[in-house]
Amino acid sequence: MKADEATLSLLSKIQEIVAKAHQLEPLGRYRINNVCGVDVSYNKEKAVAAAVLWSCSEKKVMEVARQIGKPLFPYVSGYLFMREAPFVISVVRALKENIDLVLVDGHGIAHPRRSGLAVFVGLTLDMPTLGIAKSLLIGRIGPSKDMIAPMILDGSIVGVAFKVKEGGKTYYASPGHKLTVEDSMGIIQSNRSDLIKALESAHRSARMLSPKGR
DNA sequence: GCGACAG
DNA sequence: ATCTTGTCGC
Repeated sequence: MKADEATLSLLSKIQEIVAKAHQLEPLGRYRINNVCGVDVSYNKEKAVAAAVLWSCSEKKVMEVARQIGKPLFPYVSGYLFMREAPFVISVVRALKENIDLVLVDGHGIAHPRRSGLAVFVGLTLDMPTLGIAKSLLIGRIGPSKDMIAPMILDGSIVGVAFKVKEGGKTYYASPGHKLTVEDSMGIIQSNRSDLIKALESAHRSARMLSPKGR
């Protein structure tokens, strides 16, 4: 499965439109409790999506939803949304509990056209979304303090690079929709471990249906 | 032209 | 993402 240049050119235009349509309005909420982590795993012919509702106050998984589907588009850097958005959007809608924030495995506005997977998902679901990736796609990292550093793109701060533990893995978070960079910063400062727990839980749930499992 | 390149 | 054992480093 491969994507031709004409298709990618069209998708780029869609992303440019999406980038102008999404809203990075303030979350307007000081405390978030129900965060939804979403992840997608793959094997030969199918994709397994999992959404986990994690309660920051109770420190535990409240609900899990899983769906299996067939990938209809290949992975192309910069166009991840075309491959995963359908699964992510569908599995989040399957949850019944109330969701304060959706955590997407990938970037938000820290993207070449400021239109990463989290932006597309947030706009479609009309819910606050924060993209959290495990590697940098574009931009640079500014000076860090307290395991938090600004992600800089074209001279402006588009997100936050952070670690949960000293010497641990670096995560890159950027807003997708209905949340500002400042909101992201605040949420990470107070709930970073919960965010990662929600995503790791979703990751494990998605892999549970893979051939090797876990 | 060369290197980079979310999952 | 996924295929995979031992191994380098803190």
